[in-house]
Amino acid sequence: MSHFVTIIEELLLITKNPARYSDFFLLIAGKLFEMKNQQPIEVITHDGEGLLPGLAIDAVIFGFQQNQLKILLLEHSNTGLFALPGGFIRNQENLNDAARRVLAQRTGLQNIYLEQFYVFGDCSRHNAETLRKIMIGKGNIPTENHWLLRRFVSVGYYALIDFEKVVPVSDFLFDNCNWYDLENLPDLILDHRDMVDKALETLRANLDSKLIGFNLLPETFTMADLQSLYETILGEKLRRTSFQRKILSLEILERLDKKWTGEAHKAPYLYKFIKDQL
Amino acid sequence: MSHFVTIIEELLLITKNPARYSDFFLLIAGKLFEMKNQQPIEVITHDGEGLLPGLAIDAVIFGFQQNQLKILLLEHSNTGLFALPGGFIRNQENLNDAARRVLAQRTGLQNIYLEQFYVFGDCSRHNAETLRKIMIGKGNIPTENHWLLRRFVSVGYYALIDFEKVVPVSDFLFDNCNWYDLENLPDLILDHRDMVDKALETLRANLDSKLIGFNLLPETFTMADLQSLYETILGEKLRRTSFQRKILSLEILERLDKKWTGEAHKAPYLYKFIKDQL
DNA sequence: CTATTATTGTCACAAAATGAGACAATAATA
DNA sequence: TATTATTGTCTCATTTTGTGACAATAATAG
Repeated sequence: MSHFVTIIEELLLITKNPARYSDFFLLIAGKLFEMKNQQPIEVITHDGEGLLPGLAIDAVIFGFQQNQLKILLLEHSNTGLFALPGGFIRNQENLNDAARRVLAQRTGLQNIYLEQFYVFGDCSRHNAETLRKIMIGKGNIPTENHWLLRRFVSVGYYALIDFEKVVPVSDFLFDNCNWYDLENLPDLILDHRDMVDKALETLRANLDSKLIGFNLLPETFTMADLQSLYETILGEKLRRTSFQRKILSLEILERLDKKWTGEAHKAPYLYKFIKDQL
Repeated sequence: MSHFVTIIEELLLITKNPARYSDFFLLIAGKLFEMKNQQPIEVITHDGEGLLPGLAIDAVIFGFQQNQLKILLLEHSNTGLFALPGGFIRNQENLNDAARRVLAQRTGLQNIYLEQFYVFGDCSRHNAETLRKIMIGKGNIPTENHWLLRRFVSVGYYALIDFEKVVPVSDFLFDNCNWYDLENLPDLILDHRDMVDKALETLRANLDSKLIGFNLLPETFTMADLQSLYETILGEKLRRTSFQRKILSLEILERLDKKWTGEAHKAPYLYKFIKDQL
């Protein structure tokens, strides 16, 4: 029901302001998409109304599969341009909540490990032409002075996610959202490549002190899985026995049953992260 | 000369817009203050023109003296309200440059260790009443919808400074800028106390990994000075011999002549930080 | 059923880092 | 010259980490 109430409210507004016709169209399409997918989406209106001006959020969302770090990228429709998933902050919304909302929109997940890592605020990151291409790709011809073409300061967040649980959510304007190998990323718009690099740097620096690696693994995992994850993030080989001894000495893992893989060797124990111990 | 050019430009603008009379007065007063103190100051005009909207910078500026950490606080005139020194970002200015500018305005120093530590973006930090008091204290009666009374997201920076070199700069509206013991801070406005706590937490976490402590000491210092600094920041006693061995093994200090204090004991060596080694 | 293969859990010892104290070497003062 | 406080360095014990060895599997091949 609430969908229709919003639409009717919007309709009343539009009768007073013909410039918002295209917004209305987007709104209808978006609501239909929501109803079909039971997934809230965000419609960006032509004037940025209801959002904090000049401030954005970009998220580096890490996943781990087959000994490779991956991140979620958005391919903007009809442009071939790749970008980090991002969004804007609502007038009455906490900054960190906005980041969680963006994350939930793309991954469908909540209660995810998410942290600020840097604010990107150089003038040089401003590039109206790129934004114009993206908007045109979605069927909008932006006005000369459109709010999306102006300078933005962007707060960078990184998230750590269990790859298995995520089905990347593409949105109703047919932007594609998918995993890409960190080692083999396409060119990214603006300064998004710097964002990825800085996020990885922060992840590395925090890996030991904050014990956050577990967020990238499934509920249960073997010691070899965990070591492989650490090696991939840190970019160096670790010694098996030292690693095992160090991790176990932290007393943050609960040992479960053995894992029977069917392979021709001793079966490893499965472990589970004990959150209470933090 | 350029002062007068700016004033004349301003005068021309004002003839078209009487609402800016008070700005003009501020501008004149500010320019006179600048000429007297040879210190650039920032005049905040009534409409926030030329600044990024909704975004601010706040700086936790650390100093160290007599085995105490101190920070610079601003006492807003005629209010008794204490706040972190802060400022806004100009339309054509990099975020980090704006932070350096704020720092230079308060300390007169450049090339200072300065780093982002967190973005404060909760709605709850918005408190129009506090800002109104501050503005009234400066002789401005803000309009209901004044830009300074709206919600701000603030980027927190912390700076490490050689206490000896700083003469805090109070500004021409008679805000007082002074050092305060971290252990004995007055109540701060908004969420500025959270900012201080988070800055200290970040400083502690980065102390060993980034070797930044030296920025709080004079050019030359004894090993006891350095140990005392570390103990104060970390809030715990360290062992003299272990500390000395650890620091020297980093090979980032150059040993100079001894320091003759006139006290009745062996004179300690002076050391100097070798920046190249980083 | 036994030998083989790959991997795991654990132990043992070496090497390095750190904790803790001892002690001689000052630089003033009494 | 003896005394006092502090410093630079050394030694030894303790803890942590590096390194390899080895028995214990869990399949597979014969």
